[in-house]
Amino acid sequence: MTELPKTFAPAEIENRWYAHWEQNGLFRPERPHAQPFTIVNPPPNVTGSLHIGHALDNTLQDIIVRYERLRGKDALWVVGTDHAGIATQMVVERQLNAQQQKRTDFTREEFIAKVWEWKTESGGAITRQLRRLGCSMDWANERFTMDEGFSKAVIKVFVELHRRGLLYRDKRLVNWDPGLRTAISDLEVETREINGKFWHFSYPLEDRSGIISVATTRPETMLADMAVAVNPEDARYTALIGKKVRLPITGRLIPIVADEHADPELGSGAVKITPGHDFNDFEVGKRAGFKAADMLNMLDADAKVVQVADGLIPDAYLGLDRFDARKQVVAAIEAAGLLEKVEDRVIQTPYGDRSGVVIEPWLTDQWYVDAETLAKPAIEAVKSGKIDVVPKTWEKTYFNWMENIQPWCVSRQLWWGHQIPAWYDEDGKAYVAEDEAGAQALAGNKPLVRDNDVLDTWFSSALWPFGTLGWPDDSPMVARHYPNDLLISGFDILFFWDARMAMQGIEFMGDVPWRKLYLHGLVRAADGQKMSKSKGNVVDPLGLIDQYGADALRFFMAAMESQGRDVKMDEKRVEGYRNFATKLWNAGRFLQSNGIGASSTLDAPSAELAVNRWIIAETVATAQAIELAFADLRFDAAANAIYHFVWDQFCDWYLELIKVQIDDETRSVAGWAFDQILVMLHPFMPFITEELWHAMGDRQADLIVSHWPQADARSLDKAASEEIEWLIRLISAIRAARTELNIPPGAKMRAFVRDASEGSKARLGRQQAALARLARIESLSFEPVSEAGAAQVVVEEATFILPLEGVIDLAAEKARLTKAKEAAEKERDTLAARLANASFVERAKPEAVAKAREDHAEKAAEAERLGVALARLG
RNA sequence: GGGCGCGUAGCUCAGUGGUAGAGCACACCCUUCACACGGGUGGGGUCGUAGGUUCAAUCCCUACCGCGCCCA
Repeated sequence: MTELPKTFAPAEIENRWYAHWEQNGLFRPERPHAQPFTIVNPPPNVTGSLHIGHALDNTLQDIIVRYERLRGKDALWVVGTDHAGIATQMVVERQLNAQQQKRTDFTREEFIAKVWEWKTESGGAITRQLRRLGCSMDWANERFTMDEGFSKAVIKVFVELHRRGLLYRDKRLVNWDPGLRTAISDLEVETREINGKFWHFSYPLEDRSGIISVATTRPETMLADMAVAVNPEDARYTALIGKKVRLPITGRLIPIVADEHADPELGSGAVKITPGHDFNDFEVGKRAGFKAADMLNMLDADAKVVQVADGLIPDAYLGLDRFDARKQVVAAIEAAGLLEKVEDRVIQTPYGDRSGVVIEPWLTDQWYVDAETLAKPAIEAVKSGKIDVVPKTWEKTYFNWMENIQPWCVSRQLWWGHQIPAWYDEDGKAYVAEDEAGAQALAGNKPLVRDNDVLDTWFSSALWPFGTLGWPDDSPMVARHYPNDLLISGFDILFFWDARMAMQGIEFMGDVPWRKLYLHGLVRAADGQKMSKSKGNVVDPLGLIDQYGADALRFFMAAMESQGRDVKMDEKRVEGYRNFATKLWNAGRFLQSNGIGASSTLDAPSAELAVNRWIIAETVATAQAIELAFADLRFDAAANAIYHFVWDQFCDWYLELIKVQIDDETRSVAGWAFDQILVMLHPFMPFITEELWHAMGDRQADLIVSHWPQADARSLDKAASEEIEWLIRLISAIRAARTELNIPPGAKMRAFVRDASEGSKARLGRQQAALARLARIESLSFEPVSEAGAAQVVVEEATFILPLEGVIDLAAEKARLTKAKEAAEKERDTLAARLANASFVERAKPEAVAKAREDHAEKAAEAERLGVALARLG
């Protein structure tokens, strides 16, 4: 045993134990014959640093992994980082900018070399931070989505999907981010409501017979208008269908077409159609007979105006930014007397979630994944229960998204990422193969050029549950650890990541990626707001670790995690769990100072004393409560079970009760119970428990790889438990009476017991010392004594008379007894009323009726005894 | 417009078809030989509102009010 300092100081032991575990391979001990348990970590962005959301997500995973490891499983927690295409490229570009350089000053190869250099030097700060949290990941097999092996999986999946017809090249509108100059997926677009305008223009008819009125929120796009649509049911316009409009500014002649998309209720009922720059208009345009290739495109990659195919945009507009072009167009229309009115309007506007700029629907050639086909079995997997979604409420959201899924644009116009394995000949025909030689073989001797684009980062992270295990190579890891047992992720990446893993996993592995999917909420600021840098309300988990210790932060996360609800940050509560750690620490010190140390047995020692039999039973009950909670992924219930056992049972009662008699039996039981506490608490608070584990004695193994308590029903002893529970009630009742009567805490008192049963007398005989110490009862007697001027404590059948030699405040004692009597009477009467109700007795469950009768008798007797005590007081 | 969640003690949150719990905060007492990051005792809630089902509703159903999120 090593002597412990008085206050628990987390910082030093955290570093020491983490290094010890990692260096000794204890995160992944060799257990070839054990049942595997596998969980993969959502790979954090390699440019990222640990935020409070990571702290929650990884704490929950670590709790489960440590629990399963303690239960003897071959627990594997796969860890790695994500190359985060855009984010990483931006970091390196910013560095170049600082040196007055830019990406395009270099060749692609040179630039990528610089990114790798950055990654080696500064990437993955988060992996060090995860260690500070205590995460027991398999660092020996850390992965990175751009590593050779993983990249091989990515390329293979691309080629295979293409071969299976599930991935294709298409010219259609994409969400173009002009800030980042790349396409992004639907999910990366955030719709915001902004205050905009609704401009009403008059478009002159070609035959000069009049005008048709159209309204738009994006007037600049009129430079690429290709039609005006009216609803076929709209009688106002029937005669105009088929006529032509002469567009202002460009003078383009465009048809008036009938299309359901035109809403007669909106504006004039006629709507301008710009197929190259609006998703709805694209569909209308196709129905009107325009081919995608013929649709006019008036913007470049920076969203500046460029000349369209028919060359009709006046030179003055070319090169203008889209918002400047808007002003110019409106001014020109107004000058021409064609501006009817301008209304204020709230407009749903798409923004890039990363760049924050307005997204431009843009007509380009991109690679798309046929998500609809891949989604079908992924939907079925949840419906059939092959994937168990916890909490269940998320299933509906999952189905709703998966059933309405759109083709997934996976091309990104970046340099950093998995370059698309497609090569083009001079005619633009694509050849998809795993390498250039393969493509060349397909193309014959035509000269080929590789696609410049890279794949969406989520395309690769979707392969995480098997790509990390060595797939596509024939790896024993894949067979052993796929499907994973569990995935824990925030609900915010349900579509981005979880759903795509489900799709790719089923497509390529023929089975679901994980049997269970647990979705947790967000960590919010104390005021309930979302944390964000701009609001300045971000709480740094590392700061909390510095202040309270990783164990306290982890326990907070677990205790607050109740099936997917958001966690509101409450620093006082973190502090409370730091206090809990100190409480445990001091319990350890107490045991040490009484010669109590590490248990020599896994099973509970044999014991005669009721207090020892009781704590053994309570220990077993706690282990069972935690197991049940974990089976349902109720982190809060598990955390609370161990918290209350340690503080309320073990420290407040057991340690106090044994102080009267620390014999060999008690030493061995106390040492055993404390060991079980350390094991059960270890998943939540790994550092302090490991430290105490070793401080309590020499161990054959570290706590991290020790054994979860065996719940042994033979340990349960009803009589012993009832005796201690009765003793606790008795001591509490005497203490309450003493406080209410203002008896000095230190004052010792005699007690005379009236009406005690033989059982109670026997218990009192055994527990006299405890009573003396915890209730300050210096002597017990069963002789009659006058109740006048005495306090009376009624516990079940017995009344404890505490003579006060005239110092008693009679009025206070009367008030105290009256209050207790009235409380008992109130309950008695409520129960009597219920029992008097014939329909209750007839229709309620027999157990409920029996319980009511029992409680009624008990309350009636209690009220009776209190009444008698009150009368005796005089 | 569609979907989901939430509204329980001053605050943050559990919970159950049979008259409500925790942590913190609060009040009073205690320098008791593990711990003041502690110990003891106590006050505090018509469980959002209105109906309904039931012998019995905080819990189930309906509507409404308020708050939040997601999708269109």
